[in-house]
Amino acid sequence: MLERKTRLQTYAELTASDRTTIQSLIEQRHRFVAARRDVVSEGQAPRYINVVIDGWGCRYKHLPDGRRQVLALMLPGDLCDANVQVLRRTDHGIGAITPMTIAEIMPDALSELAFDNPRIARALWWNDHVSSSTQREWIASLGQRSARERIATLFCEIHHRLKLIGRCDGPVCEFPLTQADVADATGLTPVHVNRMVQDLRRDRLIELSGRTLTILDLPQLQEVGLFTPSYLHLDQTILAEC
Amino acid sequence: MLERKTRLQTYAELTASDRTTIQSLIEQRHRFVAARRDVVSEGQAPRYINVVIDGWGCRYKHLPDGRRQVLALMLPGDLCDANVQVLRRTDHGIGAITPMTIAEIMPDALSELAFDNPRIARALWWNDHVSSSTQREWIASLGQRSARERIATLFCEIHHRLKLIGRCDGPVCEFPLTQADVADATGLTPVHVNRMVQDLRRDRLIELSGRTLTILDLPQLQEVGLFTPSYLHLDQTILAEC
DNA sequence: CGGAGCCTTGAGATTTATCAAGGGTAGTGG
DNA sequence: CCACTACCCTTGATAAATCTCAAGGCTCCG
Repeated sequence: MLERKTRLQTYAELTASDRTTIQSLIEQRHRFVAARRDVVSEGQAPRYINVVIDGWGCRYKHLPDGRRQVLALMLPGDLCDANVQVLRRTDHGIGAITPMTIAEIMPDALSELAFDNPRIARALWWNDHVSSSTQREWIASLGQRSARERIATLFCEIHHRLKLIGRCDGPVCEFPLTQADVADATGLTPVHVNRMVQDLRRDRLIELSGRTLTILDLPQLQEVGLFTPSYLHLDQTILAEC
Repeated sequence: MLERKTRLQTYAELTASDRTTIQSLIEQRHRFVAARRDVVSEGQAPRYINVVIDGWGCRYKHLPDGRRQVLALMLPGDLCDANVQVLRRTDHGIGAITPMTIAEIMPDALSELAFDNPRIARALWWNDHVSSSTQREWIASLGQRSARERIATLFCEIHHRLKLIGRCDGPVCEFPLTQADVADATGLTPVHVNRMVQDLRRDRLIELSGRTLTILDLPQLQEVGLFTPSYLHLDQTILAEC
Protein backbone atom coordinates (compact mmCIF):
# COMPACT_ATOMS: atom_id res chain seq x y z
CA MET A 1 0.00 0.00 0.00
CA LEU A 2 1.10 3.50 -0.73
CA GLU A 3 2.30 5.57 2.13
CA ARG A 4 -0.52 7.34 3.85
CA LYS A 5 0.33 10.96 4.05
CA THR A 6 -2.15 13.61 5.06
CA ARG A 7 -1.87 16.97 3.50
CA LEU A 8 -1.34 18.40 6.95
CA GLN A 9 2.01 16.75 7.08
CA THR A 10 3.11 18.78 4.12
CA TYR A 11 2.37 22.13 5.66
CA ALA A 12 4.48 22.46 8.72
CA GLU A 13 7.55 21.03 10.33
CA LEU A 14 5.76 18.44 12.33
CA THR A 15 7.74 16.41 14.77
CA ALA A 16 7.63 12.64 14.92
CA SER A 17 5.36 12.90 17.90
CA ASP A 18 3.03 15.31 16.08
CA ARG A 19 2.75 12.81 13.30
CA THR A 20 2.02 9.98 15.64
CA THR A 21 -0.72 12.01 17.25
CA ILE A 22 -2.28 12.86 13.94
CA GLN A 23 -1.86 9.32 12.74
CA SER A 24 -3.71 7.92 15.71
CA LEU A 25 -6.48 10.45 15.22
CA ILE A 26 -6.79 9.34 11.64
CA GLU A 27 -6.72 5.66 12.33
CA GLN A 28 -9.52 5.69 14.83
CA ARG A 29 -12.43 5.64 12.50
CA HIS A 30 -12.46 4.69 8.83
CA ARG A 31 -15.24 4.65 6.36
CA PHE A 32 -15.40 3.21 2.87
CA VAL A 33 -17.42 4.90 0.20
CA ALA A 34 -18.22 3.28 -3.13
CA ALA A 35 -17.45 5.09 -6.35
CA ARG A 36 -20.15 7.58 -7.37
CA ARG A 37 -21.69 7.71 -3.93
CA ASP A 38 -21.66 10.67 -1.59
CA VAL A 39 -19.20 11.09 1.22
CA VAL A 40 -21.25 14.03 2.46
CA SER A 41 -24.54 14.89 0.83
CA GLU A 42 -25.75 18.38 0.11
CA GLY A 43 -27.70 19.78 3.02
CA GLN A 44 -26.47 17.20 5.43
CA ALA A 45 -25.24 18.28 8.85
CA PRO A 46 -21.58 17.35 9.12
CA ARG A 47 -20.70 15.28 12.17
CA TYR A 48 -17.07 14.54 11.49
CA ILE A 49 -14.16 16.07 9.77
CA ASN A 50 -13.35 13.89 6.80
CA VAL A 51 -9.83 13.20 5.64
CA VAL A 52 -9.25 11.43 2.35
CA ILE A 53 -7.04 8.44 2.96
CA ASP A 54 -7.36 6.91 -0.46
CA GLY A 55 -9.28 7.47 -3.67
CA TRP A 56 -10.48 10.55 -5.52
CA GLY A 57 -13.50 12.65 -4.72
CA CYS A 58 -14.89 16.06 -5.44
CA ARG A 59 -16.70 18.86 -3.76
CA TYR A 60 -19.75 19.77 -5.81
CA LYS A 61 -22.82 21.91 -5.78
CA HIS A 62 -26.11 21.91 -7.67
CA LEU A 63 -28.06 24.88 -8.92
CA PRO A 64 -31.77 24.82 -8.08
CA ASP A 65 -32.55 23.44 -11.55
CA GLY A 66 -30.10 20.59 -11.26
CA ARG A 67 -27.03 21.81 -13.10
CA ARG A 68 -23.96 20.49 -11.34
CA GLN A 69 -20.64 22.18 -10.75
CA VAL A 70 -17.56 20.54 -9.32
CA LEU A 71 -15.97 23.01 -6.91
CA ALA A 72 -12.77 21.22 -6.04
CA LEU A 73 -11.03 17.91 -6.36
CA MET A 74 -10.28 15.91 -3.25
CA LEU A 75 -7.16 13.79 -3.46
CA PRO A 76 -5.56 11.51 -0.92
CA GLY A 77 -4.39 13.49 2.08
CA ASP A 78 -6.92 16.25 1.60
CA LEU A 79 -8.97 17.48 4.48
CA CYS A 80 -12.55 17.97 3.44
CA ASP A 81 -13.99 20.45 5.87
CA ALA A 82 -11.77 21.60 8.63
CA ASN A 83 -14.04 24.41 9.70
CA VAL A 84 -17.45 23.17 9.01
CA GLN A 85 -18.62 22.45 12.51
CA VAL A 86 -20.14 25.89 12.65
CA LEU A 87 -22.58 24.95 9.94
CA ARG A 88 -26.05 23.64 10.45
CA ARG A 89 -26.01 22.04 7.04
CA THR A 90 -23.50 22.09 4.26
CA ASP A 91 -24.30 24.02 1.14
CA HIS A 92 -22.47 21.52 -1.02
CA GLY A 93 -21.74 17.83 -1.20
CA ILE A 94 -18.68 15.68 -1.41
CA GLY A 95 -18.84 12.82 -3.82
CA ALA A 96 -16.59 9.85 -4.44
CA ILE A 97 -15.22 9.53 -7.94
CA THR A 98 -13.39 6.29 -7.23
CA PRO A 99 -13.96 4.07 -4.21
CA MET A 100 -12.68 6.05 -1.26
CA THR A 101 -11.34 5.47 2.18
CA ILE A 102 -12.21 8.27 4.53
CA ALA A 103 -10.95 8.92 8.02
CA GLU A 104 -13.55 10.49 10.24
CA ILE A 105 -12.19 12.74 12.94
CA MET A 106 -14.13 14.15 15.84
CA PRO A 107 -14.11 17.92 15.45
CA ASP A 108 -13.47 18.41 19.13
CA ALA A 109 -10.47 16.13 19.11
CA LEU A 110 -8.94 18.08 16.29
CA SER A 111 -9.54 21.51 17.76
CA GLU A 112 -8.17 20.33 21.07
CA LEU A 113 -5.12 19.08 19.30
CA ALA A 114 -4.66 22.33 17.43
CA PHE A 115 -5.12 24.24 20.64
CA ASP A 116 -2.40 22.27 22.37
CA ASN A 117 -0.04 22.14 19.43
CA PRO A 118 0.78 25.28 17.50
CA ARG A 119 2.53 23.39 14.73
CA ILE A 120 -0.56 21.39 14.00
CA ALA A 121 -2.67 24.52 14.25
CA ARG A 122 -0.40 26.13 11.74
CA ALA A 123 -0.68 23.15 9.43
CA LEU A 124 -4.46 23.35 9.59
CA TRP A 125 -4.27 27.03 8.87
CA TRP A 126 -2.17 26.35 5.83
CA ASN A 127 -4.52 23.71 4.61
CA ASP A 128 -7.39 26.18 4.66
CA HIS A 129 -5.29 28.74 2.98
CA VAL A 130 -4.30 26.50 0.11
CA SER A 131 -7.82 25.36 -0.57
CA SER A 132 -9.03 28.91 -0.48
CA SER A 133 -6.30 29.94 -2.90
CA THR A 134 -7.25 27.06 -5.16
CA GLN A 135 -10.87 28.18 -5.09
CA ARG A 136 -9.77 31.61 -6.21
CA GLU A 137 -7.80 30.14 -9.07
CA TRP A 138 -10.82 28.15 -10.16
CA ILE A 139 -12.86 31.33 -10.24
CA ALA A 140 -10.24 32.93 -12.45
CA SER A 141 -10.19 29.84 -14.60
CA LEU A 142 -13.91 29.65 -15.13
CA GLY A 143 -14.19 33.36 -15.71
CA GLN A 144 -11.24 33.96 -17.98
CA ARG A 145 -9.82 30.84 -19.53
CA SER A 146 -11.06 29.27 -22.74
CA ALA A 147 -12.18 25.66 -22.85
CA ARG A 148 -8.78 24.46 -24.00
CA GLU A 149 -7.00 26.51 -21.36
CA ARG A 150 -9.25 25.30 -18.57
CA ILE A 151 -8.68 21.69 -19.42
CA ALA A 152 -4.93 22.14 -19.74
CA THR A 153 -4.93 23.90 -16.39
CA LEU A 154 -6.90 21.12 -14.76
CA PHE A 155 -4.41 18.55 -16.00
CA CYS A 156 -1.55 20.64 -14.66
CA GLU A 157 -3.16 21.11 -11.26
CA ILE A 158 -3.80 17.42 -10.90
CA HIS A 159 -0.30 16.56 -11.97
CA HIS A 160 1.27 18.91 -9.45
CA ARG A 161 -0.95 17.83 -6.61
CA LEU A 162 -0.37 14.15 -7.26
CA LYS A 163 3.33 14.71 -7.51
CA LEU A 164 3.28 16.39 -4.12
CA ILE A 165 1.79 13.32 -2.50
CA GLY A 166 4.05 10.95 -4.38
CA ARG A 167 1.47 9.57 -6.74
CA CYS A 168 3.07 10.51 -10.01
CA ASP A 169 5.38 8.25 -11.92
CA GLY A 170 7.31 10.85 -13.85
CA PRO A 171 4.88 12.25 -16.40
CA VAL A 172 2.37 9.49 -15.80
CA CYS A 173 -0.44 9.54 -13.30
CA GLU A 174 -3.75 8.01 -12.58
CA PHE A 175 -6.74 9.89 -13.93
CA PRO A 176 -10.05 8.37 -12.91
CA LEU A 177 -12.19 11.33 -13.93
CA THR A 178 -14.56 10.74 -16.79
CA GLN A 179 -14.88 13.40 -19.43
CA ALA A 180 -18.25 14.19 -17.90
CA ASP A 181 -16.50 14.85 -14.58
CA VAL A 182 -14.07 17.15 -16.32
CA ALA A 183 -17.03 18.88 -17.90
CA ASP A 184 -18.62 19.46 -14.49
CA ALA A 185 -15.36 20.85 -13.16
CA THR A 186 -14.69 23.16 -16.09
CA GLY A 187 -18.22 24.33 -16.75
CA LEU A 188 -18.20 22.83 -20.24
CA THR A 189 -20.17 20.23 -22.11
CA PRO A 190 -18.88 16.66 -22.17
CA VAL A 191 -18.89 16.80 -25.94
CA HIS A 192 -16.76 19.90 -25.96
CA VAL A 193 -14.39 18.48 -23.36
CA ASN A 194 -13.91 15.53 -25.64
CA ARG A 195 -12.99 17.71 -28.57
CA MET A 196 -10.55 19.76 -26.54
CA VAL A 197 -8.91 16.66 -25.11
CA GLN A 198 -8.44 15.40 -28.61
CA ASP A 199 -6.85 18.67 -29.63
CA LEU A 200 -4.39 18.37 -26.76
CA ARG A 201 -3.64 14.82 -27.85
CA ARG A 202 -3.22 15.87 -31.45
CA ASP A 203 -0.75 18.51 -30.31
CA ARG A 204 1.24 15.81 -28.52
CA LEU A 205 0.84 17.50 -25.16
CA ILE A 206 -0.87 14.66 -23.38
CA GLU A 207 -1.95 11.09 -23.66
CA LEU A 208 -5.12 10.08 -21.93
CA SER A 209 -6.70 6.68 -22.05
CA GLY A 210 -7.86 4.02 -19.72
CA ARG A 211 -7.62 5.83 -16.46
CA THR A 212 -4.15 7.10 -17.12
CA LEU A 213 -2.90 10.56 -17.94
CA THR A 214 0.53 11.10 -19.42
CA ILE A 215 1.81 14.62 -19.75
CA LEU A 216 4.10 14.56 -22.75
CA ASP A 217 5.23 18.16 -22.53
CA LEU A 218 4.56 19.79 -19.19
CA PRO A 219 6.13 23.20 -19.92
CA GLN A 220 4.14 23.47 -23.10
CA LEU A 221 0.94 22.30 -21.43
CA GLN A 222 1.43 24.87 -18.69
CA GLU A 223 1.86 27.53 -21.30
CA VAL A 224 -1.27 26.47 -23.12
CA GLY A 225 -3.22 26.63 -19.87
CA LEU A 226 -1.54 29.82 -18.63
CA PHE A 227 -0.81 27.70 -15.61
CA THR A 228 1.48 28.80 -12.82
CA PRO A 229 1.63 26.46 -9.85
CA SER A 230 2.04 29.26 -7.34
CA TYR A 231 -1.55 29.10 -6.20
CA LEU A 232 -0.95 25.61 -4.88
CA HIS A 233 1.80 27.07 -2.67
CA LEU A 234 3.94 24.05 -3.21
CA ASP A 235 6.98 26.13 -2.41
CA GLN A 236 5.90 26.53 1.15
CA THR A 237 5.34 22.89 1.78
CA ILE A 238 7.85 20.55 3.21
CA LEU A 239 7.49 17.99 0.53
CA ALA A 240 8.06 20.40 -2.30
CA GLU A 241 11.10 18.48 -3.34
CA CYS A 242 9.51 15.09 -3.74
CA MET B 1 -21.88 59.47 8.87
CA LEU B 2 -23.37 56.05 8.49
CA GLU B 3 -23.06 53.70 11.35
CA ARG B 4 -19.83 51.80 11.22
CA LYS B 5 -20.62 48.18 11.49
CA THR B 6 -18.05 45.53 10.79
CA ARG B 7 -19.20 42.28 9.42
CA LEU B 8 -17.87 40.65 12.53
CA GLN B 9 -20.61 42.22 14.52
CA THR B 10 -23.17 40.40 12.48
CA TYR B 11 -21.79 36.97 13.17
CA ALA B 12 -21.95 36.44 16.87
CA GLU B 13 -23.64 37.71 19.96
CA LEU B 14 -21.00 40.20 20.84
CA THR B 15 -21.33 42.03 24.09
CA ALA B 16 -21.09 45.78 24.41
CA SER B 17 -17.58 45.38 25.69
CA ASP B 18 -16.64 43.12 22.75
CA ARG B 19 -17.83 45.79 20.42
CA THR B 20 -15.91 48.46 22.18
CA THR B 21 -12.77 46.37 21.95
CA ILE B 22 -13.24 45.78 18.25
CA GLN B 23 -14.15 49.37 17.72
CA SER B 24 -10.99 50.60 19.32
CA LEU B 25 -8.95 48.16 17.25
CA ILE B 26 -10.58 49.49 14.13
CA GLU B 27 -10.20 53.10 15.01
CA GLN B 28 -6.51 52.98 15.60
CA ARG B 29 -5.29 53.23 12.08
CA HIS B 30 -7.20 54.39 9.04
CA ARG B 31 -6.15 54.63 5.46
CA PHE B 32 -7.87 56.28 2.53
CA VAL B 33 -7.61 54.80 -0.90
CA ALA B 34 -8.68 56.65 -4.02
CA ALA B 35 -11.07 55.04 -6.45
CA ARG B 36 -9.38 52.68 -8.91
CA ARG B 37 -6.24 52.36 -6.84
CA ASP B 38 -5.07 49.26 -5.04
CA VAL B 39 -5.67 48.60 -1.38
CA VAL B 40 -3.34 45.63 -1.62
CA SER B 41 -1.43 44.94 -4.80
CA GLU B 42 -0.86 41.53 -6.27
CA GLY B 43 2.30 39.98 -4.97
CA GLN B 44 2.60 42.38 -2.09
CA ALA B 45 3.36 41.06 1.37
CA PRO B 46 0.43 41.90 3.61
CA ARG B 47 1.34 43.75 6.77
CA TYR B 48 -2.07 44.49 8.21
CA ILE B 49 -5.48 43.01 8.20
CA ASN B 50 -7.71 45.37 6.27
CA VAL B 51 -11.29 46.06 7.21
CA VAL B 52 -13.51 48.02 4.86
CA ILE B 53 -14.99 50.93 6.73
CA ASP B 54 -16.50 52.68 3.78
CA GLY B 55 -16.60 52.37 0.01
CA TRP B 56 -16.63 49.44 -2.39
CA GLY B 57 -13.70 47.34 -3.45
CA CYS B 58 -12.96 44.01 -5.03
CA ARG B 59 -10.59 41.14 -4.74
CA TYR B 60 -9.12 40.41 -8.15
CA LYS B 61 -6.56 38.33 -9.91
CA HIS B 62 -4.77 38.53 -13.25
CA LEU B 63 -3.85 35.68 -15.53
CA PRO B 64 -0.26 35.78 -16.80
CA ASP B 65 -1.42 37.38 -20.05
CA GLY B 66 -3.29 40.15 -18.31
CA ARG B 67 -6.88 38.99 -18.31
CA ARG B 68 -8.52 40.14 -15.12
CA GLN B 69 -11.05 38.35 -12.95
CA VAL B 70 -12.86 39.83 -10.00
CA LEU B 71 -12.97 37.18 -7.28
CA ALA B 72 -15.19 38.87 -4.73
CA LEU B 73 -16.76 42.16 -3.87
CA MET B 74 -15.70 43.93 -0.72
CA LEU B 75 -18.41 46.00 0.89
CA PRO B 76 -18.37 48.10 4.05
CA GLY B 77 -17.80 45.91 7.08
CA ASP B 78 -15.96 43.22 5.14
CA LEU B 79 -12.72 41.85 6.42
CA CYS B 80 -10.24 41.49 3.60
CA ASP B 81 -7.80 38.89 4.70
CA ALA B 82 -8.23 37.52 8.16
CA ASN B 83 -5.80 34.71 7.67
CA VAL B 84 -3.23 36.04 5.35
CA GLN B 85 -0.39 36.55 7.76
CA VAL B 86 0.88 33.13 6.82
CA LEU B 87 1.55 34.29 3.30
CA ARG B 88 4.78 35.64 1.96
CA ARG B 89 2.95 37.45 -0.77
CA THR B 90 -0.66 37.52 -1.78
CA ASP B 91 -1.67 35.80 -4.97
CA HIS B 92 -4.31 38.40 -5.66
CA GLY B 93 -4.94 42.07 -5.22
CA ILE B 94 -7.61 44.18 -3.62
CA GLY B 95 -8.69 47.20 -5.56
CA ALA B 96 -10.86 50.15 -4.69
CA ILE B 97 -13.88 50.67 -6.89
CA THR B 98 -14.99 53.83 -5.11
CA PRO B 99 -12.87 55.86 -2.72
CA MET B 100 -12.42 53.67 0.32
CA THR B 101 -11.71 54.02 3.98
CA ILE B 102 -9.77 51.08 5.31
CA ALA B 103 -8.99 50.20 8.90
CA GLU B 104 -5.63 48.53 9.29
CA ILE B 105 -5.40 46.10 12.13
CA MET B 106 -2.25 44.53 13.47
CA PRO B 107 -2.55 40.80 12.89
CA ASP B 108 -1.14 40.06 16.31
CA ALA B 109 -3.64 42.29 18.04
CA LEU B 110 -6.47 40.50 16.35
CA SER B 111 -5.25 36.99 17.05
CA GLU B 112 -4.63 37.93 20.64
CA LEU B 113 -8.13 39.27 20.86
CA ALA B 114 -9.57 36.13 19.30
CA PHE B 115 -7.53 34.02 21.66
CA ASP B 116 -8.88 35.84 24.69
CA ASN B 117 -12.41 36.11 23.48
CA PRO B 118 -14.19 33.08 22.08
CA ARG B 119 -17.11 35.12 20.81
CA ILE B 120 -14.85 37.20 18.68
CA ALA B 121 -13.00 34.10 17.55
CA ARG B 122 -16.29 32.64 16.54
CA ALA B 123 -17.20 35.75 14.65
CA LEU B 124 -13.92 35.60 12.74
CA TRP B 125 -14.55 31.96 12.01
CA TRP B 126 -17.94 32.84 10.61
CA ASN B 127 -16.54 35.57 8.50
CA ASP B 128 -14.16 33.14 6.84
CA HIS B 129 -16.87 30.67 6.39
CA VAL B 130 -19.19 33.06 4.64
CA SER B 131 -16.54 34.30 2.25
CA SER B 132 -15.55 30.76 1.45
CA SER B 133 -19.16 29.86 0.81
CA THR B 134 -19.50 32.88 -1.42
CA GLN B 135 -16.42 31.83 -3.36
CA ARG B 136 -18.02 28.46 -3.95
CA GLU B 137 -21.17 30.07 -5.20
CA TRP B 138 -19.16 32.18 -7.62
CA ILE B 139 -17.53 29.04 -8.97
CA ALA B 140 -20.96 27.55 -9.55
CA SER B 141 -22.10 30.77 -11.11
CA LEU B 142 -19.23 31.05 -13.55
CA GLY B 143 -19.37 27.39 -14.42
CA GLN B 144 -23.07 26.88 -14.81
CA ARG B 145 -25.03 30.07 -15.16
CA SER B 146 -25.68 31.86 -18.42
CA ALA B 147 -24.71 35.49 -18.88
CA ARG B 148 -28.16 36.71 -17.98
CA GLU B 149 -28.32 34.46 -14.95
CA ARG B 150 -24.92 35.54 -13.70
CA ILE B 151 -25.78 39.18 -13.89
CA ALA B 152 -29.13 38.69 -12.20
CA THR B 153 -27.37 36.71 -9.47
CA LEU B 154 -24.79 39.43 -8.97
CA PHE B 155 -27.50 42.03 -8.53
CA CYS B 156 -29.25 39.80 -6.01
CA GLU B 157 -26.10 39.14 -4.03
CA ILE B 158 -25.29 42.81 -3.83
CA HIS B 159 -28.81 43.69 -2.83
CA HIS B 160 -28.85 41.16 0.00
CA ARG B 161 -25.42 42.08 1.27
CA LEU B 162 -26.20 45.78 1.27
CA LYS B 163 -29.47 45.17 2.99
CA LEU B 164 -27.66 43.29 5.72
CA ILE B 165 -25.47 46.28 6.48
CA GLY B 166 -28.33 48.71 6.27
CA ARG B 167 -27.38 50.29 2.98
CA CYS B 168 -30.50 49.53 1.01
CA ASP B 169 -33.42 51.87 0.78
CA GLY B 170 -36.13 49.37 0.01
CA PRO B 171 -35.46 48.17 -3.52
CA VAL B 172 -32.95 50.93 -4.18
CA CYS B 173 -29.24 50.77 -3.56
CA GLU B 174 -26.03 52.31 -4.62
CA PHE B 175 -24.26 50.57 -7.47
CA PRO B 176 -20.87 52.07 -8.28
CA LEU B 177 -19.66 49.21 -10.47
CA THR B 178 -19.17 50.05 -14.11
CA GLN B 179 -20.35 47.57 -16.68
CA ALA B 180 -16.70 46.73 -17.23
CA ASP B 181 -16.44 45.81 -13.53
CA VAL B 182 -19.47 43.60 -13.85
CA ALA B 183 -17.83 42.02 -16.88
CA ASP B 184 -14.69 41.25 -14.86
CA ALA B 185 -16.78 39.74 -12.10
CA THR B 186 -18.94 37.61 -14.35
CA GLY B 187 -16.33 36.54 -16.87
CA LEU B 188 -18.16 38.26 -19.70
CA THR B 189 -17.44 41.00 -22.17
CA PRO B 190 -18.51 44.55 -21.32
CA VAL B 191 -20.50 44.63 -24.52
CA HIS B 192 -22.38 41.52 -23.59
CA VAL B 193 -22.97 42.72 -20.06
CA ASN B 194 -24.52 45.81 -21.55
CA ARG B 195 -26.91 43.80 -23.67
CA MET B 196 -27.95 41.59 -20.78
CA VAL B 197 -28.51 44.57 -18.50
CA GLN B 198 -30.73 46.04 -21.14
CA ASP B 199 -32.69 42.82 -21.35
CA LEU B 200 -33.26 42.90 -17.61
CA ARG B 201 -34.38 46.49 -17.88
CA ARG B 202 -36.67 45.67 -20.78
CA ASP B 203 -38.22 42.90 -18.67
CA ARG B 204 -38.92 45.45 -15.92
CA LEU B 205 -36.80 43.56 -13.40
CA ILE B 206 -34.34 46.32 -12.63
CA GLU B 207 -33.51 49.92 -13.21
CA LEU B 208 -29.88 50.88 -13.38
CA SER B 209 -28.53 54.29 -14.10
CA GLY B 210 -26.23 56.79 -12.58
CA ARG B 211 -24.76 54.78 -9.81
CA THR B 212 -28.09 53.52 -8.60
CA LEU B 213 -29.66 50.10 -8.86
CA THR B 214 -33.35 49.60 -8.31
CA ILE B 215 -34.69 46.10 -8.14
CA LEU B 216 -38.22 46.29 -9.44
CA ASP B 217 -39.13 42.67 -8.89
CA LEU B 218 -36.83 40.84 -6.53
CA PRO B 219 -38.60 37.47 -6.52
CA GLN B 220 -38.62 37.43 -10.29
CA LEU B 221 -35.00 38.53 -10.51
CA GLN B 222 -34.01 35.79 -8.10
CA GLU B 223 -35.82 33.31 -10.24
CA VAL B 224 -34.11 34.52 -13.37
CA GLY B 225 -30.75 34.18 -11.67
CA LEU B 226 -31.56 30.90 -9.94
CA PHE B 227 -30.52 32.80 -6.86
CA THR B 228 -30.99 31.49 -3.36
CA PRO B 229 -29.51 33.64 -0.62
CA SER B 230 -28.59 30.67 1.54
CA TYR B 231 -24.91 30.82 0.61
CA LEU B 232 -24.67 34.22 2.26
CA HIS B 233 -25.84 32.59 5.48
CA LEU B 234 -27.89 35.61 6.36
CA ASP B 235 -30.10 33.45 8.52
CA GLN B 236 -27.30 32.84 10.95
CA THR B 237 -26.42 36.42 11.44
CA ILE B 238 -27.73 38.62 14.15
CA LEU B 239 -28.69 41.39 11.87
CA ALA B 240 -30.72 39.27 9.51
CA GLU B 241 -33.79 41.25 10.39
CA CYS B 242 -32.47 44.67 9.45
C1' DC C 1 -15.18 73.93 -24.76
C1' DG C 2 -12.67 69.73 -24.72
C1' DG C 3 -11.56 65.37 -22.76
C1' DA C 4 -12.18 61.23 -20.58
C1' DG C 5 -14.78 57.67 -19.20
C1' DC C 6 -18.75 55.14 -19.72
C1' DC C 7 -22.72 53.33 -22.11
C1' DT C 8 -24.94 51.87 -26.37
C1' DT C 9 -25.58 49.80 -30.95
C1' DG C 10 -24.59 47.07 -35.20
C1' DA C 11 -22.45 43.53 -38.02
C1' DG C 12 -19.98 39.63 -38.33
C1' DA C 13 -16.80 35.98 -36.39
C1' DT C 14 -15.85 32.53 -32.99
C1' DT C 15 -16.67 29.56 -29.35
C1' DT C 16 -19.43 26.48 -27.21
C1' DA C 17 -23.81 23.93 -26.76
C1' DT C 18 -27.29 20.75 -28.49
C1' DC C 19 -29.01 16.77 -30.63
C1' DA C 20 -28.35 12.45 -32.47
C1' DA C 21 -26.05 8.40 -33.45
C1' DG C 22 -22.45 4.91 -33.46
C1' DG C 23 -18.49 2.35 -31.45
C1' DG C 24 -15.46 0.54 -27.81
C1' DT C 25 -14.85 -1.91 -23.58
C1' DA C 26 -15.40 -4.03 -19.22
C1' DG C 27 -18.11 -6.45 -16.36
C1' DT C 28 -22.17 -9.83 -15.73
C1' DG C 29 -25.00 -13.62 -16.19
C1' DG C 30 -26.27 -17.54 -18.77
C1' DC D 1 -17.05 -18.73 -23.39
C1' DC D 2 -20.45 -15.86 -25.37
C1' DA D 3 -23.95 -12.43 -25.37
C1' DC D 4 -25.58 -8.47 -23.23
C1' DT D 5 -25.73 -4.35 -20.90
C1' DA D 6 -24.05 -0.22 -19.11
C1' DC D 7 -21.03 3.26 -19.35
C1' DC D 8 -17.99 5.95 -21.64
C1' DC D 9 -15.82 7.98 -25.62
C1' DT D 10 -16.19 9.76 -30.30
C1' DT D 11 -18.05 12.10 -34.41
C1' DG D 12 -21.02 15.03 -37.33
C1' DA D 13 -24.32 18.56 -38.27
C1' DT D 14 -26.55 22.47 -36.68
C1' DA D 15 -27.96 26.03 -33.39
C1' DA D 16 -27.19 29.29 -29.82
C1' DA D 17 -24.42 32.09 -26.92
C1' DT D 18 -20.87 35.07 -26.57
C1' DC D 19 -17.01 37.75 -28.38
C1' DT D 20 -14.70 41.09 -31.41
C1' DC D 21 -14.28 45.18 -33.78
C1' DA D 22 -15.81 49.55 -34.77
C1' DA D 23 -18.20 53.65 -34.17
C1' DG D 24 -21.10 57.06 -32.02
C1' DG D 25 -23.33 59.38 -28.10
C1' DC D 26 -23.83 60.89 -23.39
C1' DT D 27 -22.36 63.06 -19.10
C1' DC D 28 -19.42 64.95 -15.95
C1' DC D 29 -15.59 67.69 -14.91
C1' DG D 30 -11.83 70.69 -15.41
